[in-house]
Amino acid sequence: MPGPKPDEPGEQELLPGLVRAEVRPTRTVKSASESVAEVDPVARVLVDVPLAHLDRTFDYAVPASMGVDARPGVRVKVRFAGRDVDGFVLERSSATDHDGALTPLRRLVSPEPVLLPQIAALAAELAARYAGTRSDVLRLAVPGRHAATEKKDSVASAPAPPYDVAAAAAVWAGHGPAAAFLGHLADGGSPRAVWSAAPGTEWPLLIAHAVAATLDGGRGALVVVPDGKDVARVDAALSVVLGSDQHVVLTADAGPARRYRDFLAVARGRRRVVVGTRAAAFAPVAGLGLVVIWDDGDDLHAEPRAPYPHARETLLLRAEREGAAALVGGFAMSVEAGQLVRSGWAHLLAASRAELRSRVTVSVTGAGEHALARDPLARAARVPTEAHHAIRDALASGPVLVSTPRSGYAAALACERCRTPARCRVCTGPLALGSAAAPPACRWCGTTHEGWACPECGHRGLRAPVVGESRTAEELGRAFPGTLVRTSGGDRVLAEVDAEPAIVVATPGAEPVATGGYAAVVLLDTWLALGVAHLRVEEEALRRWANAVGLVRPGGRAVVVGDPAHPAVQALVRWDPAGFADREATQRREAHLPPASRLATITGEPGAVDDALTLLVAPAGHEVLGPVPFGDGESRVVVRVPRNRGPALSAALLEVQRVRSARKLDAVRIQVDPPTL
DNA sequence: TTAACTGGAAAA
DNA sequence: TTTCCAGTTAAC
Repeated sequence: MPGPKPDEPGEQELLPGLVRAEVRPTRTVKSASESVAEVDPVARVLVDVPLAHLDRTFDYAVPASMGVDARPGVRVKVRFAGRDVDGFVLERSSATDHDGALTPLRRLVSPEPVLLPQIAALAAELAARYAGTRSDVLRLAVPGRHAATEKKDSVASAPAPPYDVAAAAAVWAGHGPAAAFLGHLADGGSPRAVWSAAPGTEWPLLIAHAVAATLDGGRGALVVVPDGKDVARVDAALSVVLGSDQHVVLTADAGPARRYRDFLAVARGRRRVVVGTRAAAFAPVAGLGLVVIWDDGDDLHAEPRAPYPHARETLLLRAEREGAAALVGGFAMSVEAGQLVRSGWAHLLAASRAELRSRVTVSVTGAGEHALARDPLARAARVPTEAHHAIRDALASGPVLVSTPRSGYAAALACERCRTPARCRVCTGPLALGSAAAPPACRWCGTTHEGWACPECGHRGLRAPVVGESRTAEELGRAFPGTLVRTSGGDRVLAEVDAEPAIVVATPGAEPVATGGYAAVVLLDTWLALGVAHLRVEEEALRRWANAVGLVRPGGRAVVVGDPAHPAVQALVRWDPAGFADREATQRREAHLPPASRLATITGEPGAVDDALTLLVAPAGHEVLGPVPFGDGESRVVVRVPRNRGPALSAALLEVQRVRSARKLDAVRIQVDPPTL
């Protein structure tokens, strides 16, 4: 029978302290009579329960055995209303406000302080903003514990490599006052910028250099991008600029062990640069000096779990709270980003007209919408002559990207003749048909519109835009025999293609990056993206087109098949994302839509939504739209207030949640600033 | 999950 | 009035 390994007892004798430290946290308090800690015997604990009225700290006695390790930020188990729940110690204190005996902490889950003070404060601010609870936010912010990973020693911190000012200036050349922005970063300052990237920009590299400048100023950086494909690109760029020992990658699909390992490397201050998807916005970077969000208009940045925070809001709040610089970049510009510039909160970093002209030539082809309506056959020519020629010419020197709309758009109604989206006269919501016989009704406020007439052209007919099945790849294969045609979209997404001539057909968001950029980019059927039932139809359409055109090589060309009169198409041709964001902002203001107004939805059982509305003491000047039936048997209302009443609306909604959870009423889902309606 | 509380009914 | 029990509530 084999005895114990020979070196085991020896190790215990050599490192008694280490072994004890690992055993201690798992000890459970057996009796309530165990003596309490001498210093600060009270722990303020935030319990992990989803009830709004319990979103406050509860005081527990700290047993003497946990006196040292039960520091702020550690996970604990506590007895709460008869059962063991998880919680975080937020504070230690010498006294309590609670009259009555304090229950002792039941167990120290781990002595690792995983909830850093700045993140606890951020969670409170986000919970208030989004009418949710801190524990909901913390569930998004702090990854689950992985004990085995915790015991392993994390990576050692490495000194930052020297900052190459000249290289940074070179890659950022052409983007307006970027040199000043970088200089300010390197000096430890906190400049804030909205960055309108010129087509053909290798943006991950530019971000990596901004991060390098921040590190040079002695601070850390946090980069949030929409998806794993973009994470990989930024990861590669950071490795090129900083080496591989400065940053970590935080993504949801990394698995619990790796995720916790990389999170710990950040929480322990061993790594000061983070790149990841939306949850990475909560990474506890030590001495945060810069937050970066790329393509903030992408709906992947909106968290789908309560309280539905948006990565842009999270990062901008952090920039203010932690005194960090902010960089909001993209080929397109969201209305919110435009507001940051307009309000003076951020500067604009953009290429000059001359620089843009040297980057790409965008042309529009295809008959206008009115001509198409007169001659439906014109639509059959999905690839008009000019686009065909552009593809042929570009194939001589490199790959060509052909972007085609995804099928399966939710159809909203539009004017049959001019295709202006049909909107509600009362609240400007989208119109939809409940049944073929009924008149169209507003999806937001439920108003029916008998005898609708188009405000643009006076036509009385409505149509649901039909999405044709995409056989683009086959069509192009026949049109260009002998040319390699590749596709990317749906669940078969190509990350990149090489510089060899090929036609790459992709749906929006699935466009592969081409080595050196595409010789040409062709956008087909752009009118389809404009008929969607969506609060941000035009903004979203332009964002997708700009992202496709952004992949062009410097000096390349782009061809847009669509209506040259459409404002979004014009903004693309002129490459004027800032102007378009401004125009959208004006329209939203006139229509009382976000971000000019603050808007919240309440969704749930019709009865529950009704009495949530009764409980709501909304600020002066609020409007209630609906309720309207929503999804399977549920109903939804939209509450709208002027922008400056936003905090009051959030507070009122939070009070509704507190009262409802305290009275054990059916839960309703409250979403502040939903990205879509 | 459970101790503490509530209110109603039975016992005195 | 007291006691007992079932159901409800708060939660350290």
